[in-house]
Amino acid sequence: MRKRGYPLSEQLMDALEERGYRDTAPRRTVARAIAEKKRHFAAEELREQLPGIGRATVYRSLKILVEAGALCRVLLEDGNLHYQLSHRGHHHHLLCVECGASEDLMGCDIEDRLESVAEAHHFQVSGHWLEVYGKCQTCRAKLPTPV
Amino acid sequence: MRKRGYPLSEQLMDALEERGYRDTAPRRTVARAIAEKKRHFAAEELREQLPGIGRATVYRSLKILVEAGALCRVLLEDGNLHYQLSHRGHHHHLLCVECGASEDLMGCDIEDRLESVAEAHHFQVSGHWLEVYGKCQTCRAKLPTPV
DNA sequence: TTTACTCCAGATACTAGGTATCATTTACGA
DNA sequence: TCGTAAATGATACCTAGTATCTGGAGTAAA
Repeated sequence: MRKRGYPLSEQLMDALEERGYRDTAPRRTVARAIAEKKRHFAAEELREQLPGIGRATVYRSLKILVEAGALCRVLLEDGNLHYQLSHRGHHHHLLCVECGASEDLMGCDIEDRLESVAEAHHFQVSGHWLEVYGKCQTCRAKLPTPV
Repeated sequence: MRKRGYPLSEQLMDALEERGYRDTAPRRTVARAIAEKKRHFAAEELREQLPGIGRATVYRSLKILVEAGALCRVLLEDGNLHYQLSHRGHHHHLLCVECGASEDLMGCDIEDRLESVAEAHHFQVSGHWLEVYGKCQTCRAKLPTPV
């Protein structure tokens, strides 16, 4: 969980150090850039922002941050994969197709429903991927649905 | 819906013609190759199988077949995107992580649950993406879960 | 504090999955 | 059968990675 009054980029570095990764200057730079992101972003977008950092390093950092649970991957409606700061643990996203905002969907009970539906197919569920697309409260107000 | 006793590749071509696409030799070749697929496949896999067809044509054909609803895209657990013959209409997949088999999950009531969960977040749902991973009946029998 | 070792960085090349452009060819309706 | 719009294949380019390698930096032990 994120702590207040403690730089987000430091928390990202902590997550890496917990997993035995070293504290290096390029990783701090990447962590700082990610910490400033207000919403999900593409890998290439991040890389363009950090011309001083090697391409491989940016991608490697993204990968280990995802593994450490500090970032999560988000599948956009158009099939593109983005990254986003993550709460630890399993969750899903509500993605606004208008403004790109995303909300986390924690502790939903979709899992239980999946289990029972899958069981009817004699399937033993081990995981799932769910993204939900729609309009957030703000965009609903701004762009009323046409009749 | 697929018809019995009528070549699957013809049904793919029909789906395209319904949408105003022309009946061309390269498309028939692609359709025939797809029709023979027993399960989901990668784009590049299909292309390798069709050395006589231009790369762009293969990808273009995949794209319009997805748009026509004759193919659907499947997100594997490792993040790779595959293609698979599709029933028309909205559905999800149960993907076996052992053997790669997939079953369609039609008419599930996940939608309703999503609606209500999203409504609690003042979110208006317009779509979603769901893939379920696990073990199919056959693989459960072959590889009993270790204690 | 020097050494040794391992991890990490950046460069580069390669793979996968696409899209954009464009000249040429083909399908098909009038 | 002819004109046109659409499709093709070649090519170049883009995004998103991964693999490999050399040199450099972090770290722990001597």
